[in-house]
Order: sequence, then C-alpha cells, then structure tokens
Amino acid sequence: MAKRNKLRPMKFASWNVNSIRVRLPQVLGWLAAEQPDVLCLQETKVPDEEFPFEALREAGYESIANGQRTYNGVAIVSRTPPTNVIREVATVDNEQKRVLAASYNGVRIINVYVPNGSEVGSEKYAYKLGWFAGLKSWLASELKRSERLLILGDFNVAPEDRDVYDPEGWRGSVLVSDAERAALQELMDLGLIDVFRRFDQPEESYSWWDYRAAGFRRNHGLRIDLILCNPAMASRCRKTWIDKGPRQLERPSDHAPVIAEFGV
DNA sequence: ATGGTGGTCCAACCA
Repeated sequence: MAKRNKLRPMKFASWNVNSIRVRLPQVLGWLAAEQPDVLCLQETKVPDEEFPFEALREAGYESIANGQRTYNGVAIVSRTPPTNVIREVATVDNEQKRVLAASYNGVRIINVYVPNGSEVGSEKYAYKLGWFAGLKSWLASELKRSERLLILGDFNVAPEDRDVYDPEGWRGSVLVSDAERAALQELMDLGLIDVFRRFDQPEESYSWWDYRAAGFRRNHGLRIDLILCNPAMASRCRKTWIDKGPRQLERPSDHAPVIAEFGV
C-alpha cells in the first residue's frame, strides 16, 4: 500500500502592521490561528535591537528584521530559519529600511515596503518612482538566480481600477496614478504574477482602509498589498485571500494580511 | 461634511 503523505501546503503571508510594538498581540494571535510558514511584516517601526524576537520565538517562529526608529522597518517571521539574508540593496537608498530578502526551503522571499509617495508631483513621489526603478534592477538579478521566488509586501500602488473603491474619485491620485502603475507593471514585466487575480475573488476586495472617515466600515479601501510570484511559484499557487479579521479588532492596523498557499 | 484617525514620541511628521 502506497504511503499517503498528506502534504501540508506552504503558506506565505504579508501584513503591514503599522507598529510591531502595538500589534504584537494581534500578530501572535494571527500566527497561532493561521499557522503560516512565512509572514512578512512592514512598518514595524522599531530598531532591530527592540524587535520582539523572543516573544515570536516562544510562539514557534524565527525572525529576521531590518528596522529603524519611528518609520518604515520590515521583518520576516518563519517556521524554519532563513538562509542568504539580504538587508542592503545597492540600487536603492538603504537609509530607509524597506527591503528584506531571505530563502526558506528553496523559496526566495523578498519583503518590500514601497514608499507611499505622499502626493503626485511631490519630492516623496519622485523618491517613490526612483525607488521602484532601483528595486527593479536588483530584482532582475534575483529572478535570474532564483528558481522559485515571491516578492510580497505593501507596494503602495493599486494595480487596477477594480482594486480601488472609487476609481473616478481616485483617478490620478497617489497610489493610483499612471506613473506608479507603470512602475509596478515594469516590475511585473520581469516575469511576476499577481496571484490574487489568478482566482475568483469577492467583489471589492481591498487590503488597506484609511483610519479616517470610517473607511473600513464603508469598505472604502484599496488593494495595495500584493503577492507577486515567478511562474514556477505561480503555477504551484492553490489559493490566495485577504483576511479582514484583524482589521475588525480593537486598535487594528490599517492593513489586512494577504495570504497565498502553494502545493509542494 | 475640503474633514476625519492613528503611530511615534511631545511638535510635527508620516501614512
């Protein structure tokens, strides 16, 4: 009789937590409930020496962090330890801590927190477009040497109008503008697939809702948190979804976790 | 409704 190995799918997730200090209890609760293999965090807002490695270890997760005080900051928590960790990318400004890459069981994971851009035409907007360009040239080399690759995080761009609650009202605004969408498309043209759209999804699926003006209650959101995969991983993807649960808790992040499951 | 909320860290910036 053939041995029936019930293979557990690999589960990768991304969540902009808007302060790991404040959201740690929610992250621990979510890890216990969802049991992802890898969770990428953005906007941790703590220097590495203050990242809660120990609390996460007690919950059964290893962590790596690339953080700074007050702003930005990314981290990856995982069941298994990482290899080939990268915190610095030669083609982007490394003063702002926005990238963290590592490999887990042969899968290259790139965690990004793309600059917000403030408003179209601003200095920060120019910084965002430059940042995208710098990321792209590095990502091209990562893709060449990685058989299986995911880039996930807060991209601060809604790829299409169906990712925006009020496309007419948002037209031309930051997070939606043509130049930002073109910059994201250039990344994707390296050979990356937005796996959320490989499956049927609920109407008006978003991953971020403004704290102001009852954005979440009215589902006034954008889908700006993405999981992009190279073709080898996209073909293994079985399911992707956005978990609105944490956004409904007391003192939530303004973002919800996004999750993708892969067959082995 | 041209406002509103939230995190960081105490005035102002960022989202």
